[in-house]
Amino acid sequence: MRKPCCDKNGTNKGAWSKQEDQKLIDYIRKHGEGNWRFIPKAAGLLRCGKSCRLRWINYLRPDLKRGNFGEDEEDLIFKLHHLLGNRWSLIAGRLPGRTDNEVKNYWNSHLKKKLISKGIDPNKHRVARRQRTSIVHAHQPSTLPDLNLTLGTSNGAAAAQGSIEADHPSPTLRLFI
DNA sequence: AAAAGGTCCAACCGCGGCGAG
DNA sequence: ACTCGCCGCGGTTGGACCTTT
Repeated sequence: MRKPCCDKNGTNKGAWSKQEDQKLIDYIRKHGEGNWRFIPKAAGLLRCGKSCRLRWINYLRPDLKRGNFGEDEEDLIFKLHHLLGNRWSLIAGRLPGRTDNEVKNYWNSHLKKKLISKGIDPNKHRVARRQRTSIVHAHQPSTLPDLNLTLGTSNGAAAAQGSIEADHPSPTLRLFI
């Protein structure tokens, strides 16, 4: 049995209050992100580090774009999911201001149903989880690689080809499906 | 008007990878 | 080479809100 990520005694759970949000925002504005395990204590929050990280990334970050997804975003999610499967963080990385959680929720509540209504199995291009890291680590947030997509969907068939190339010093990544 | 069912989204959970020691 | 702790990820859940009957 794995140890819990933090001491669950004396930590709050559930919805965040405005005061908690403000404490976290103030702390990160002053000191920046990083060391999530230490942040709750330093910011005076009775939360576990993971909870703080999630709250910041999914809700409090100033560059977040709230509201409905546009048609272009929806289209891009379709294409990227076809290429990458359930790699929500990678998909979200191509959508400025969107989080992996937001993309995942939108997929599960809207896009999945659209695919099913068109007779397309939304899971058939799923990529095994164990293949994840080789791709994630070639993808540095500040140096997003160019992504080229060619996608044939005229009859709903799974004809897709894509490539991701990173022309920075880290190893070049190419992904063909 | 109210109960039942459905939808959506914020938040939690547990796992796997990675780096430090 | 191995262990341990942290971080980030995808899957899942709980409950608030909305729609239908």
